[in-house]
Amino acid sequence: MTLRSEKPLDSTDWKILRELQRDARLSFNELGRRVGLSSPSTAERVRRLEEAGILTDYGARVEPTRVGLPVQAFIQLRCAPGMCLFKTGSAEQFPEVLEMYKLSGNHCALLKVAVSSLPHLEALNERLGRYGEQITNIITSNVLTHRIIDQEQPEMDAHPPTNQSWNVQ
Amino acid sequence: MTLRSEKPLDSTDWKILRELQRDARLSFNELGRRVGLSSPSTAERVRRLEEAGILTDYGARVEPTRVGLPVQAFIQLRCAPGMCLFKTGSAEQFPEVLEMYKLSGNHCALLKVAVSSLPHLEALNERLGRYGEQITNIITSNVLTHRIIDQEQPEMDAHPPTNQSWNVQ
DNA sequence: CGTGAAAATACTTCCCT
DNA sequence: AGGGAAGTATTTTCACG
Repeated sequence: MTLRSEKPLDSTDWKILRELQRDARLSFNELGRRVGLSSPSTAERVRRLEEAGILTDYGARVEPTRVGLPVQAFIQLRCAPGMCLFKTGSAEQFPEVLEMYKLSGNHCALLKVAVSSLPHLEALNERLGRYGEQITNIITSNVLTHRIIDQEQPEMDAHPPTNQSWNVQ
Repeated sequence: MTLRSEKPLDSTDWKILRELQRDARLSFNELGRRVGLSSPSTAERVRRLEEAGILTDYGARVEPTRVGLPVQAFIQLRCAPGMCLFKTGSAEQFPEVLEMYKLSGNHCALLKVAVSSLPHLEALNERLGRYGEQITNIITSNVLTHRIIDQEQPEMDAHPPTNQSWNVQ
């Protein structure tokens, strides 16, 4: 949170991030073995990554389908004037909403939701109706969820200086 | 994966799921203390939840902004005929893609991506261009990410049974 | 920053209820 | 299914390079 040294991550840090993204419950012992460090050093690295706000949290993932929420969908919301979901009702009133983003463009919000049935989805749509127009798309398959963030960026180098500030790499 | 007993979860199971979704690195000792169970019993419960496919994995979360990926966006893809991203190039060729879903409706895919800059996003758009038309929306704020799945469903009652076969459980 | 060693915790297995 | 106790492993602290 505070201003930090912002040291660039070395390859050991990246190994740690990789392993912990794949299995957050690894012991420091085992993690240290995998990255080539003793367990105290490993614990210290992890502590610093947390303090730097790079490792933000550790979460077990629950399969919605197995707990009675077999239908997942994205709902795009274009908020009605003066009734934006961000300002009026907070999304916490809707337990079906797992994620909520504010987006550029025509729609002010994108919601990811999990519900027990299509009727339940329809009911949710109706409850959301007062916040504005919606476009709902059901997820028909999760091709890729939670890809690991791995290594620093694909070359941001190669920026031939141009006079267009938005000009790409 | 196999056919299961499918016992409904009791309130202790839900407490465990809640705590582990919030902190996947909790020790069985501490977890047991929080849910009112000894550590062997707790470990056994967790093992069963994993075996039932309810707890699918444990992942550390990395803040993209802190590792040089300050721009996140959703890209809707309408695949060109015969060039669907699911069939031809697998999404793994694009390290920027963190999540990928197949959706009902006009667009065949929704991608969540993280990139180093707007030029980088533009470059990605161009590389994806051959797979079909795109609509890109930048995430301007993460209002809610990874809401915890908590308790069985919000009342699925109030659904008068109908004779429509698509009416889900 | 890293390590090794010792003390404090935590985990696992086994048996009993 | 859950609890207790014993043996093993892991975490944490600390002195030192």
